[in-house]
Amino acid sequence: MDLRPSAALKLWHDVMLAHVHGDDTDLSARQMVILLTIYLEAPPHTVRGLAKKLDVTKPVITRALDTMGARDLVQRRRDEDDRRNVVIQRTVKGALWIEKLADSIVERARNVARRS
Amino acid sequence: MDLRPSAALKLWHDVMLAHVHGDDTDLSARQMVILLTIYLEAPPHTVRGLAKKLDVTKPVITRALDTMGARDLVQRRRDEDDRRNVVIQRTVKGALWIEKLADSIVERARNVARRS
DNA sequence: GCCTTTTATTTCGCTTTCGATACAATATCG
DNA sequence: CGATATTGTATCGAAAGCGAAATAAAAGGC
Repeated sequence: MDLRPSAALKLWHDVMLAHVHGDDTDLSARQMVILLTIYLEAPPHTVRGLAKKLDVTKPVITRALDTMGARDLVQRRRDEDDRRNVVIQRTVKGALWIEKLADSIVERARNVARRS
Repeated sequence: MDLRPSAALKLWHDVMLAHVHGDDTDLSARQMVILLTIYLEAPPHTVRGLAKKLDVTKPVITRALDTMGARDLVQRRRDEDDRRNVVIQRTVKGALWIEKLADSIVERARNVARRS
């Protein structure tokens, strides 16, 4: 992908602005990264695994799952093989949210000068 | 710009992850949009103007300026022509922050499949 | 010179998040 | 079984952000 710095900033600005406008309540940077990780990388996802991958403490993950779980963007499930683990799963609503974000980025990228 | 949805999401994830890792304290979505607006669009910028452009209340702008001002990312100045106005100005540190963000996006965009 | 309008900030009570630590539940090792 | 390790959550006080309304300062209308 070829992207000049000024185009990158405009893209970032436009998508962020749409994000702030759009959602009922917008997700924090951490929450967004967690959600994206869950939807982009292969399962299974655990609290510990996410904490390590994002280099944050476990309570941060727990809190984010509380918030996003309340909004039905992710789902918790006990791992029956090792009941200490909690497996984080996708939801229909979460998939839609992600899809909407992707569309938003793609659409705004189209309005950005190419190579130029 | 040509960008598939999956590439867009990966780009977003990677940049956000770097953002969360990198900064001492990361900026909220609103703060980031405000900062980008100040640095992308032509001055002068006022509290009222930013509030209208981003469709938020004025206290939101004031608070964001407090926070970012404390981190020396933006600067306030009284408008001497109309002393009710506050003009928001760029700082060296803010410019560096923006530049770093741009580089981060550009670099990660390079690692994303093109057109595919 | 008042009265009204406009601009930015302050204040209020509330909610959310933070890091750090403590804790409860489960698994593992001997 | 009993000690230890691991996993996720709960709790704590502190900090930050929110919307709504009140306030202070400055400008403009008449």
